[in-house]
Amino acid sequence: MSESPVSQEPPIYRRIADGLRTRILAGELRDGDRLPGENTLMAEHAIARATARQALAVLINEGLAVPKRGSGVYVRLFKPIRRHGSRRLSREQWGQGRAIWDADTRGRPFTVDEVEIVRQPAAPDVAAALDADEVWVRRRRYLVDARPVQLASSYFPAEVVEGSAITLHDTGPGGVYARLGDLGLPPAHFTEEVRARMPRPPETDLLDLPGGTPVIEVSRTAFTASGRPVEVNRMVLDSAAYILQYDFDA
Amino acid sequence: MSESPVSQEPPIYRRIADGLRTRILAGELRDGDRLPGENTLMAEHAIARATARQALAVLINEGLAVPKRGSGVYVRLFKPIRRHGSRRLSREQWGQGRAIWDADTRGRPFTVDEVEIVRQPAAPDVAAALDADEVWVRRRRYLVDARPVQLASSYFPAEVVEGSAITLHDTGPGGVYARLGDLGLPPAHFTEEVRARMPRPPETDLLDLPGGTPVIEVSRTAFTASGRPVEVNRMVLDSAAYILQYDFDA
DNA sequence: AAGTGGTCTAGACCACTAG
DNA sequence: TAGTGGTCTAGACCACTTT
Repeated sequence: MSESPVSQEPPIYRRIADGLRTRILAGELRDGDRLPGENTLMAEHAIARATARQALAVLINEGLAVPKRGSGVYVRLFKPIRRHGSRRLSREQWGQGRAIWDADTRGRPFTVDEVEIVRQPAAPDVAAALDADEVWVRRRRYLVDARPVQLASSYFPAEVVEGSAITLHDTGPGGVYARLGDLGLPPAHFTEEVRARMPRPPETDLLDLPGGTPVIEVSRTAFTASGRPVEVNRMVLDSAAYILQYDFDA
Repeated sequence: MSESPVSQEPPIYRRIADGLRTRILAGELRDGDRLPGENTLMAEHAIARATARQALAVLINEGLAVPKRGSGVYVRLFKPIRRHGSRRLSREQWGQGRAIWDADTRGRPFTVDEVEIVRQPAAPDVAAALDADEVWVRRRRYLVDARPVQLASSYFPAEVVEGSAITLHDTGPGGVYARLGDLGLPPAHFTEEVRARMPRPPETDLLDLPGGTPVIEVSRTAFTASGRPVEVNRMVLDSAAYILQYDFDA
């Protein structure tokens, strides 16, 4: 080619990506619509395959498009669940035998799998947070509409919960928080730490995340009224599936 | 080459990325350390340039590495600010003439730039949230240690704040919330919506984000004691710079 | 001047999906 | 079977950083 590069404008792949992004954000291309593929872009812009791929990669990494092998690249959907940070953990929820999760999905079908319950030595940070060397861990994965949306690991001081239903698959009405209440240690205060980052391989697989999808990491510690930590819950959420809501007063 | 592909194992670029990731997460390669570059990987693994690039791109998109042109690819740093969702907005903060931001940075130097204050028609979602057609908007960018970490746009019902210091660059002691108090509309309740996504071009530039860095979107609405919405604040945070903390009771 | 990452070309073979 | 995206090779020129 040897076209004068002018070099002050963005590279070809960026200009192509910009054009497609504009059409997506303007609503001209909608959820689930098919984008022009590699071959189309090569022909339309007279570019090499790698350059066309690079343009599509921009949109994929922005989470605006999803590639489907053998089929095409498609505009991506975003239909989040609203997760209420405070309301969902009110005493009324678990005090009346309802699972916390019900507060989020409001009727939408959800399932839990990959349940694993083990007793093990606590990792340093968990040990520090719970002031315990041994912990019971409850690991699970949540799916809504058959789609995985969250990984969660709950840690409990082993000596405290040993022998309770917290170490069983079926924790009974109200779940683990109701059981902590039975033990005389009802959670009264929570603190949640929230951060976002890109997923790493095990998470990408377990949550079935396409490129360009960050995860939200929520680490929650539950305290009794006297300030004793009784649970640490580490969650990894598909960011495309969630909006977190927090309410508080001045 | 024509090596038997075996095809059941991951592609070359993935294996290389996996190896480097393991070394990073194990602490063998530390914050700021230089990774083997394209040329090194080409030589070590006898691969083409594009394949080496692809391997490094994996780590960059995971936010574990940052490329510096002309120099190399480096392991990435993560030194977040802890942002207290509730404490920072307590009445004591702005009631005593302190800027809210002080609650976050705790002495670390911060600056504000790109300040823009305009009156304009409200976008549909803001109009709905504030029940107002015209709004005053305060846009700004926050920098900590000379690094941009947050973009923020605050919206106020125009008729309410017209003529107050909220429409000026210097809002006076206690900031805009104290001024709302002066107007007889002190914020009493807040609701924050949090989500994460990959940044789009204007944000990438303004926050100077390297690849693989999601943003956290926080949309906060402030209400008076009587439930009247008086402010909508939309923030975009560099996810590598922040941990959000929320405290609440059962 | 040498080395680095950024962009791009022109091919190739593969696995997968769809009509 | 034809078309799609996924992986890979073997080159090239550029702008930038470092020495």
